[in-house]
Amino acid sequence: MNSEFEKTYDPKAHEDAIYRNWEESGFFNPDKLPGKHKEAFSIVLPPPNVTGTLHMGHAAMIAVEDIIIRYRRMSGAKTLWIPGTDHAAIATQEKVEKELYKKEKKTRHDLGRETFLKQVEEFASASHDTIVHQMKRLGASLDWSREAFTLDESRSLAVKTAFKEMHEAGLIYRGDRIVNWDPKLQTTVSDDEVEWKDEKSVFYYIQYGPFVIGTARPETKFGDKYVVMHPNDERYAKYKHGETLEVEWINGRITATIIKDEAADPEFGTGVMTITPWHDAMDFEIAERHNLDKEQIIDLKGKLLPIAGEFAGMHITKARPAIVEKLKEKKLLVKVDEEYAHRVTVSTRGGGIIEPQIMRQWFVDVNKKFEAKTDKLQGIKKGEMVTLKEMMLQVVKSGQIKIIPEHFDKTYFHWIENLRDWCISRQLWYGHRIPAWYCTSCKDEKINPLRKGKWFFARHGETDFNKEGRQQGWLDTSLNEKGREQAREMAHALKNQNIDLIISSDLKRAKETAEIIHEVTGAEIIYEKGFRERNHGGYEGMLKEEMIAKYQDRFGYDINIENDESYKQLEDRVVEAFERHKKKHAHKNVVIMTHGGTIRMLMKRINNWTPEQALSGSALKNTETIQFDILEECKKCGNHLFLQDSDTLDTWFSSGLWTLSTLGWPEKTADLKGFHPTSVLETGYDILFFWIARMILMTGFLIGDVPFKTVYLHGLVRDEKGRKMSKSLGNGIDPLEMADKYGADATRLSLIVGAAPGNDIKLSEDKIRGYRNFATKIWNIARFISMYDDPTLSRSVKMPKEYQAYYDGFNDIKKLVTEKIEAFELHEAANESYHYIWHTFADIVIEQVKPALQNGNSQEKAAALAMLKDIFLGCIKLLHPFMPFVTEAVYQKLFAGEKQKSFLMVEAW
RNA sequence: GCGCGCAUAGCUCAGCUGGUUAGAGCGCUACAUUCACAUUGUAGAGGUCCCUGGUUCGAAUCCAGGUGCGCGCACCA
Repeated sequence: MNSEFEKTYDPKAHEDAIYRNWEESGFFNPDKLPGKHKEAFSIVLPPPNVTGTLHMGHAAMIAVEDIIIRYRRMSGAKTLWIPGTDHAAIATQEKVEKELYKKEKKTRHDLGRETFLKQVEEFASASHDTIVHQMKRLGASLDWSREAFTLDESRSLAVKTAFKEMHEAGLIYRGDRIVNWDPKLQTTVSDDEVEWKDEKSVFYYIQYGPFVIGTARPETKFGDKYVVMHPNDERYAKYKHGETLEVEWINGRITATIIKDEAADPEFGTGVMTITPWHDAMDFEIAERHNLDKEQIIDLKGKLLPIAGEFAGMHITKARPAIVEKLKEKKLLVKVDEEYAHRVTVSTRGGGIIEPQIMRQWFVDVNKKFEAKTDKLQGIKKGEMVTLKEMMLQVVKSGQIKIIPEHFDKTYFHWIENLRDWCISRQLWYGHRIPAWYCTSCKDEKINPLRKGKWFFARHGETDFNKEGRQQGWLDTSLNEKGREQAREMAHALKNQNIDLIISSDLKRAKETAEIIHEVTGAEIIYEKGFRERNHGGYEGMLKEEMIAKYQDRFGYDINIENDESYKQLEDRVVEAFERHKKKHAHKNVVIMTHGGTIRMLMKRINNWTPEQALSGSALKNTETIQFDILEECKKCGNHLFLQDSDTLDTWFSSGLWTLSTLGWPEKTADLKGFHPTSVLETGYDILFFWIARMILMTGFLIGDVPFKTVYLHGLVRDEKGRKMSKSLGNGIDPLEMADKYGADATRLSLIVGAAPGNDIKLSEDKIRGYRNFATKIWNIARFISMYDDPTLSRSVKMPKEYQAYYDGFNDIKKLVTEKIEAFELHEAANESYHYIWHTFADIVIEQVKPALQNGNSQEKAAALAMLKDIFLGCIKLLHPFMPFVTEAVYQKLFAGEKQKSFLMVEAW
């Protein structure tokens, strides 16, 4: 007996070493894959978010893709599977923000952009390492040499290029549109990131001139000056479209205009409504249709604006009862329905209640025609004008992209048909900055221009001075410990920005800060006396005496003004110094280091900041910098100083480029030529719209091709009761824990068997345990064969006739399994292999030849052994894509000895 | 409201384009076990294939209607 075979298979003892050997072989990389290849086969891994760890859904995804990849590799294709991770802008940022708040009770604004981003990046990097380890642990045969990240340099280039090309074609535009504003996260969220929650609320019927209108939100109604009814509503036939009338309203009389529009449902309430276009999507559409005025009522923090009169400044939640009270007093409140079934829109990200707002955002226009770049899209000719919507429908309708399971194409069509312009800007910090720059003087816009230098405006950190000392110390106090810490933090955030030069004021604390930045970045420092000022916003145009008086008034002690300048002169001198350096150092990356007030003043002068922005202390944190770019000169006004759009792109914008960007686009790489379009895109059906549709959109426009030929959708992994696995329910099963306990093979198989495409998978630990037993069974078959394996026996023997039936039986199964894999019916393929091996090969074939092995003559022994080894090798090949580790382990012990350095992984199917 | 899916053994599901007695895993029952494997083997119980009607020589499978679940999208002033 071969003593190498332990009695049972211990996955832990083998899996890591096997993976390492595979990796070292280089065969995951198609460029190093030996042999001639008749075709290329490629899959790009849907990049997991760097928000923590992988869950069972990821494990299912990896299992399915690895099976397909390993099958193709064994079948002789030049096979590529590209790994990567997704920065997942909003999800990752939110996670770090939550942690930050929990631990330090701080918000991202407390830290400032650079410092906060550094924390996010640290978190993302740690998640990345965990995720990579997990993927390897599950046996994923990914080509790590091509690993990508949605936010790395080459993906950034893809994003910028795509943005520019789409902008030039007019497919990306900037516009004032109604967006879902999350007042809690202080960002817009996409339509796909909001959900409706049922809620019981109060519904108010209010007298509006001769009409009664209904509303659940009286606090939005101040500016309602249009009253809308259905054109065919007989009750209101006497009112004509465009007719005006005076009505008594919340804060006095108002001129109302009659609007006839089919959006008003005669069945609902009184059939009459007033509209609030700034804060309601449907009202906005009505207003657009009839070209009506729109007025903002609620600010971005949820407070009422001056239009609300006496209620201005109140938060909407507090304002509502007060307004209702006033309506009552004015006898305008007709009726109240306390049991109104209402729905509120909440953000799925942070749970804040969405307040629709009209905001200037970037959009992708899905209804604008563009010129098709190639003939590669079936049914669309090169040069033909199509819209993104038409193109997206066409490639699936024509069958050029096949969706499995098929019925999802109906869902896809339905979604596309209802598609609206895609808002791609987000008020987040983590993500791809929008590659649009605005001229600081005339506000003209440049997309993805040539950049000369990056200029950062930074202020020094905190110092110690009390009231008494302040007057004295104002000029030359040192940084305190906290100030030094702030400086270090800022310096660190600037570390990767290739700073060439620090232009510092010669104030002591600015000097100290500059020196700290110098230590970290190595940049040269020059001192500029012109920046040596302490300026506070709100002193505009004042003379020296006035400033002193105002200062005394504000702070209760005298300001120490060292020379005899007015504020205006001070400003001019600072701006002059700035302009002088700008001219001289335009090509350098520069940090301007001075007093916070000076920076605010500069912002006002060179960047048109409003006095409010300039005055606000939150305009610039001690650890934060404001970045400007020196660009080729502005066509309109000749200025060189530009400010980049502070928003970032929706994470799906970069994800939508994934198949292209991982293969090297926009460069013309060999990978792009050899592996695009990718063969299969495999992912969960839950991101059909988020992701798949967007890849089709981007690729169709940018290179006039499809991103992939087949879309395979797997189901979601649920617990044994069919519930979604989640942390809050505590019903999650950790893939890594299962792999440790039962082996990666068993974990993988449990996610495949019984999981038809597109169907949810109900998973229990029992199921995984069941497949662990199967791995043991395979091991023991090998162990059994090895017991009778005898190198002295002749290899060329005549097989008894009855053995032919065994070969035939195996070949039938092999054919069946091959067909099933080709048809993406992996669950069937796995099931068939499983049953054949266990209940035919082990239970029947082995049992029947046992006597020959044990008691036969050498001829009979040799024949039986040869037959068993033949078929068993076939079996582990069939099974390898599904259970790569145990099959490879067995292969190495039983078969590899005959060849040099070979792997089952690359044996011929 | 618009659209999609599911209903088969106690549980979780498979059953492709209609073709003898409807399958698997887990669970259950009984027996076996010095045997490569107790992480095993053998045998067994267990099903009006949700309901009604239709097409057909023949329906779990195709069609229509109904019932009950699940999901996606839109949206209520």
